[in-house]
Amino acid sequence: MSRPPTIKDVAALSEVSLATVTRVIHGNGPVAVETRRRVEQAIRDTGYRVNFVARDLRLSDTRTIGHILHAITQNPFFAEVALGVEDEAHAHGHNVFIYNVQGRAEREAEGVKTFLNRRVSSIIFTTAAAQENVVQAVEAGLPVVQVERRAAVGAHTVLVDNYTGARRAMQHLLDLGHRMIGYIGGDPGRSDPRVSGELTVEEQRVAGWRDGLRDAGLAADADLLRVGPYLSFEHDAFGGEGARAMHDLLDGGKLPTAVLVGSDILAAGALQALYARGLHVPDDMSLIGFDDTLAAHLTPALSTVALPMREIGRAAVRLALEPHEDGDFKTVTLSSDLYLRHSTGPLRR
Amino acid sequence: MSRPPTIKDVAALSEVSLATVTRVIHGNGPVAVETRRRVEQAIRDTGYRVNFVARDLRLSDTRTIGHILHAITQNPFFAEVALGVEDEAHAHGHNVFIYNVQGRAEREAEGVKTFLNRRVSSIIFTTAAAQENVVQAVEAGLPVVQVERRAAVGAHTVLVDNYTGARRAMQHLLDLGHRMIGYIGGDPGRSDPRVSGELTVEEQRVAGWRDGLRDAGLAADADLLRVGPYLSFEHDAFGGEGARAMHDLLDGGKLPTAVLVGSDILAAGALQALYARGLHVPDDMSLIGFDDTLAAHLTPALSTVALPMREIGRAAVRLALEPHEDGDFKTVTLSSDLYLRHSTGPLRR
DNA sequence: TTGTATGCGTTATCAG
DNA sequence: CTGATAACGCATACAA
Repeated sequence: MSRPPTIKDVAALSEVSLATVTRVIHGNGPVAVETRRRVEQAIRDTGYRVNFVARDLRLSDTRTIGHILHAITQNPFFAEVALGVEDEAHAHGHNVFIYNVQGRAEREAEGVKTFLNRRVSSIIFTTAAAQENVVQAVEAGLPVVQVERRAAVGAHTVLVDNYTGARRAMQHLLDLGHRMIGYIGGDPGRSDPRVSGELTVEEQRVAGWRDGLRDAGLAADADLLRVGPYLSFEHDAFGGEGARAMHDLLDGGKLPTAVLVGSDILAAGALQALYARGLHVPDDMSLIGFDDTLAAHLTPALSTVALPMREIGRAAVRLALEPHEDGDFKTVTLSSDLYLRHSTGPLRR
Repeated sequence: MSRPPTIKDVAALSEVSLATVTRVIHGNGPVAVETRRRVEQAIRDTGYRVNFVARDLRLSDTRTIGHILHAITQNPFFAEVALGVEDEAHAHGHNVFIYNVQGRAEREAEGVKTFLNRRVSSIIFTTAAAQENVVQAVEAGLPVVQVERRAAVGAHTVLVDNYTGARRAMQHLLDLGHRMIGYIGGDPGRSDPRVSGELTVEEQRVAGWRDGLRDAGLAADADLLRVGPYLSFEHDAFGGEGARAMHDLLDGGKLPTAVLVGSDILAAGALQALYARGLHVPDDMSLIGFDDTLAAHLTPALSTVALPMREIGRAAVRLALEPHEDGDFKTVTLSSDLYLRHSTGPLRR
């Protein structure tokens, strides 16, 4: 309970000056072997531990990363990215503060503010909720990394190529003989915080579906498409939404034999709808998800377009820590991967 | 970028002393209304932001919580608890450092060390990996909270009453007419870091199964039980383990009509095994899981004994922050809840 | 009502 | 090889 020992206590016990103590702690300056021994002994005896608060102040460097998470709870995606961030951060001797905003821009603003007050070395937004918060961070002059959405200039960006993944998934379905392929997912039309003309995650996924169909000479019929703002992983997209969309699709004008679903969470709901109707996957319907969060746990195990979640986090940290010229902002684009499991099968006639 | 402005810059710009500036910042001491206006203007003009590193040093209080997580990624349980911790922490003006140990005791030890160096105000172990690490933290003299396992004395503890939840689940199954009820789950026999005679999470769950059966005059037959170290949520308990256990159970001497499964993750695997065999849930087999992590997403939606995950995190923070006498360590025990969904049904004859 | 001085625990610079 | 000493940015006790 009493205050932790300081360098001063160590100095007193080993009868040397403060300067000498820090010399042995950092192993830099020259110290007589006998003196070093005495000091090391004193460090052990006192149970001394460097006070990072003092050190950080002195060095004006906290070796700390502030990680803003959109919603760690709704979608395992965030937890995985957070893990990657942490892992890479620790490898570089940094610690990470986490700030969960649950999709709310005001909380995100608070997070940025306290991170700035805490003098974190850099800030990572794993999917920024509001553009102005990223700008706020950028203006503070520290390295900022934005994941999955380029919300502001003046920051590094980690992107994932969802389009190619979607195309691969479509090709797989087409190869299996499917011609009526539906799509369920987030609304690509809603306004996202973005600064460039790049496609959002949702847009890329739908585009992959559409182009896959068109290149095969098939019509990307609106009857096969079910998108909506509440089908996005950022909202409370519980399975319920996916189930609803699947029911709607099955009751629609064109009956698909396969469906590409914009997230594993929605696919989970879709699977429930199918089960409730007594439809078998993949015999009666093939399904491919996105993300690879829940996929392996679902019944049947879901084929999905996997995102390199850990690597996203790692890349973000590398960008944050990497020395770079002023005004030299990088974009890292990682690829997605089609994982085949048990939810797809050949078209039955 | 240039260094952030300090209190000194504000003082210079508004032509007052440092003391006056802090007075308006803290709104405590007496300040002339006109002076206050000038200082506030200067704060805005400079974009001044309190430097928490300096403040923390001065006050020797970081208002920071170190949260050690067993494995945030394997089981959504940890992410949910982390969310509760964060939420409550922010409500009390604290920020939280996260340290993920992925089940490894050495990493946990590192985490404790760096938290101590960073002078966190308190440490929370959401399921400690090794007893000595908790002891280490306790000896540093700061408030320590351990979740789900009492690994050491001298620390607060947040427990969940899994036993009653398991009993309730059993009662539900019995009420539906089931008599042959199996159990799949983590090994209650392995040595956990614990200091008291309390039952571990796994022990409570199995005990609930056993006692439920016995009180109904039924035999808790070993043929109906499948437990093993790799069936615990702490290991890489992928669905595969749950599937294996279910297959094994179905191929065993006694065929259950219902199974209580020690975690949603294992239940997910069990569901896959059933599906693969063409068995319908709940018509051919009733299933109840534990945790309420994946449950709502599974097919069919899984009935489960839900843990109050967020509340666990909140309670942990409250214990950590609550002023308490020296040597006065509290234990908060939260209850679990049976959530009924679509995986249980009446016994078919 | 305002200003000055001191210390929180380190690290780094400069002498000795 | 070792020891004073200043400074990091802030908060506070004490003066004015």
